[in-house]
Amino acid sequence: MASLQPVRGTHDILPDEIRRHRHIAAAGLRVAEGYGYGEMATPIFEFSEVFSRTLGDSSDIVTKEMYSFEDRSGDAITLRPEGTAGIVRALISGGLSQHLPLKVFYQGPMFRYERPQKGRLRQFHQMGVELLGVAEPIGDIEVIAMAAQVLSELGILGATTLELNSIGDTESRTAYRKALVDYLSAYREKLSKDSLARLERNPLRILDSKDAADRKILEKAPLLSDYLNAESAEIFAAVCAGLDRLGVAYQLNPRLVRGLDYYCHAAFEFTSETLGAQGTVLAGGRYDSLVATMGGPDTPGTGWAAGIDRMALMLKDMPMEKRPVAVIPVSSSMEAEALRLSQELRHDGFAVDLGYRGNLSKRLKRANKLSAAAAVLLGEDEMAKGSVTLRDLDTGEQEVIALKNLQARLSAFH
RNA sequence: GCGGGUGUAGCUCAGUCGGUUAGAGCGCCAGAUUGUGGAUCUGGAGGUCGUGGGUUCAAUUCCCAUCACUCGCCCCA
Repeated sequence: MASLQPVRGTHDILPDEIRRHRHIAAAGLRVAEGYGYGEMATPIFEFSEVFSRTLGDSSDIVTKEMYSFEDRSGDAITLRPEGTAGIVRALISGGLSQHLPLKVFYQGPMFRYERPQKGRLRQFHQMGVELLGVAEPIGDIEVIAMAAQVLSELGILGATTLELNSIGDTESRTAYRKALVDYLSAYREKLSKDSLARLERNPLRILDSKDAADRKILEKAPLLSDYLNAESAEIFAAVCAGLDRLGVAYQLNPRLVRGLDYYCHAAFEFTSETLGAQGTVLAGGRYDSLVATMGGPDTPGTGWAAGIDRMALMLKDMPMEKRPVAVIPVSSSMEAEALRLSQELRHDGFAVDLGYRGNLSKRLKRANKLSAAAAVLLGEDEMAKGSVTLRDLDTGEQEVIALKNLQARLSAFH
C-alpha cells in the first residue's frame, strides 16, 4: 500500500463522486450559457512566465506553490494553478481581443503544491467565468448574479454567504496601503510573525489574519472604504445597487481582500461554514490591469472561480441517475435472446443491465442493488408465445407482455 | 513551509499493561431458494496491524524515522 499510492494531495475520483463533479460543472455551464457565455478550454500547462508575471511576486502561489518543471527542450513549464491567466494569455496570443466582450466559462483541474487537508488538494478542480472588455459595473453585477444562480441551482446558495468589498483603483489602494502601514507600524511589537512579514510584502493581507492579537489591533485600523476615491466609491455603489435590484443578498466585508495582485474594485467571496478552514467556495473580482500587465491591449476584466471539489463536499442530494432496466434470462437457454434484447433496448435509449451470471434469484438481487426500475424476465414458456415477463421492482407486480409492446411499456418507468 | 492528532479487513471501529490461531458490525461471495429481489438464517473469503529501522528471548503493542490522512496556521477555490 505504501509503495503504490497516489501522489500526495491527489486522489482517484470514483464514479459516485465524479457524478457530483459533472453535475456541478453542468450546472455551471448551463447557467453560463444562459448569460451568453461559451465554454473554452486552455492547456493545463503554460510557460511558467504566464503565471509568474500575472499572479504577482508577493503571491504565495508563485513563491512556493507552483508545480513547475523543465521540459525536454529546457522550457520552464508550470501546471496551471488557476484559470484566469491562461484565458488572458489566449486572449492575447489568439487575437481574441478583436471579439470583445469575451464571455467564457471554463472548467478543469488546477495544481498547487500545498499541504493538503479537507477541501484542499494538490490537484483540484475549478470552474469559472471571465468577462473581458466590460469596465462597467454591470459586468460585475452580471458575473456575481451568475455565481449566485449557479449555487442556487445546486441547492447550496443557502449554505453560503456572499461577502463583498471594493479594493478600489490603484490610487485608492496605494493611499490606503500607506495609511494601513502607518497605523500598523506602531504595533510592530505586537503583530504576529506572519503579519509582520506581510507588512513589507502584502500589507492588505494582514486584514484577514486569524491571529487574535492581530484582530484586536485591526479593530481600530483605518478602513479601505474610507480611502476609496470618488470614482471608485461611485463604481462600487453601482455594483451594490445592481445586486440589490436583482435581489442578490450580500454582506459588506471591509476586510475582504484578494490574494492575487491583479484585482481591483469589486472583490467577492461565497463562503461556507461547513468546510473547515477552507471556507471559500467561490471567489472572484475585477482585474482591469491584468491584460495590459501581460502585454496585451488595455482590457478590463471581471470573473470568478469556484472549487468543484469543495462544492461536491456540500452537495447533499444528487439527482437519481437514469434507473436501469434489468434483462434477465430465466434459464441458460435464454441467454442469447437476453443479449439480443438488451442490445435492442440499449439502442432504443434505455440503460440496461444484463447480469453476467447467476440464477434468477441472484440476478434479481443484483438488479435490486442497482436500483433498477424494472426487470424483464425471459422465460422459455412466455418466449414460446413471443412474450416476456415484466416485473416492477418497486411494487413487485408483474405482467406477461408481448415483446413488441415491451419498449412502449418500459417507457412508462422513466 | 510550520504546529497538533490519527494510521488494525473494502468501510466504520474494537483489541493487545509486549507473549501462542488479531476481533465485531456493515459490505462482499456462497447456500437455504436448479422460474422470482428487498427480510431472515447458515457458512466462507478477505489482514506484511501504513512503511522502514531500533530496543527485546519475543513488537501489531514501546522508541525513532518516514509516508499518508486529518485539524489549525500560512495561503487559497
